[in-house]
Amino acid sequence: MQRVRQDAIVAAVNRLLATKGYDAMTVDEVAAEAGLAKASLYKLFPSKEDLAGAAMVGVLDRALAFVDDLRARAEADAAVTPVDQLKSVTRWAMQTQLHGEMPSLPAHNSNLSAALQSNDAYMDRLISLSNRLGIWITEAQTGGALNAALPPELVLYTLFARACDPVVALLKESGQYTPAQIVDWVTSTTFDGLGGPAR
Amino acid sequence: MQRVRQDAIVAAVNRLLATKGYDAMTVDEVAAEAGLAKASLYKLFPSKEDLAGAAMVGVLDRALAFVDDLRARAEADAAVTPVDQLKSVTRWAMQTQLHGEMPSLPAHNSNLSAALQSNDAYMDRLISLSNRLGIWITEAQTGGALNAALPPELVLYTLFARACDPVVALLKESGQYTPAQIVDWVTSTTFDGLGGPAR
DNA sequence: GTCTATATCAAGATAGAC
DNA sequence: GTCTATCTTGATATAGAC
Repeated sequence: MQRVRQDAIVAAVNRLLATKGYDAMTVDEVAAEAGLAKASLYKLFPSKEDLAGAAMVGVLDRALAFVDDLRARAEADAAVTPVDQLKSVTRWAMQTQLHGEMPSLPAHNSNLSAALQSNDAYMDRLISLSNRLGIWITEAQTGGALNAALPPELVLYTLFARACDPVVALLKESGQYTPAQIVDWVTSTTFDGLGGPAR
Repeated sequence: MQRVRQDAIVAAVNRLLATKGYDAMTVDEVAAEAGLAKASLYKLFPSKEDLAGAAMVGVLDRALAFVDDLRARAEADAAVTPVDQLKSVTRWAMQTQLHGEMPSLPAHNSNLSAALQSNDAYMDRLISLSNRLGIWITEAQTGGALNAALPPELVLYTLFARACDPVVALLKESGQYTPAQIVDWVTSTTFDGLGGPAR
């Protein structure tokens, strides 16, 4: 019953985090967008950090669902390689960003970081996603599709970083390119570099 | 005479922007670090945005000096290619970041963006740097060292984005790698991708 | 020209009526 | 359970003495 209202709040937070970022987002805006008074909102989410955490749980759940779907497809089709799956996830993240649905948090905010790290729902999902991607990363490295000289950790960080790459937003704002082009190009630079494949 | 004091302020801002970011940096901190009262600081820099602008002018000047130095060396050595020079600039940016001297500004802050875009000193240097890198980019693309299918604009944005890539900070914080390794790896992923060169 | 002290304001959070 | 109205705080910016 209240679930509907919570979802409206989380959706508003997600959109505001994606467009304005955490610092520029105010709790007043969230309340206004979700259509309830700020005091009511604070009964459901005791702090701004909790709002951010809920939005991140939402996007991580969507990512995990996408990953699970990829795993199911791969079981049915042996031709799908781990690196293909990593590319699919990357493309999904960029499409999400282009749709204005990828919440992005500031790298430098110790209060927020601390709150997130003690948010079990968030940490569980972050670890789950990291583990599942980690399996594909090491498989791709042993198979030679990803550079085995790189620490798997670096590959994981890079994929997370590209999910909110400012380059995507800059290209979108320029208005000169289609979403499909942007996704293709940024995915290509992530896996093949600026030099391009097969030089 | 006052130049010394201004430099102390800009150095403090640069360090604070590199470590805490724009939003977490307070003018009180800047005044404390630079060793003067906040009111005195406001006589020299009328707003927080002006402080950020001055720090950005500083780092852009250092980048331009580095680029000019590269150009001089290339004239003396015909074996240096445009893509080598772009890699050198990228490595310089990452080293600067690892030393805690790369100021980073939030992508989403309309007040700050507006202030910077009407800051002539900042815009002049940004455009100069973009132009000089743009020359190397198109040369490298026609020479086949960079993927010619990518818009030059995308390559430029990517290089600027990598200069403050959060992956560098994450690897540094993990404490497991040397600065040289981090610079090598992140430069390699930028130009050759996660797949690595010559697959 | 520099500082102390203060104004001002935006935003996170809460009290208390209904 | 929801809202209006308010508290509180932290940070930008300024007034005015010396």
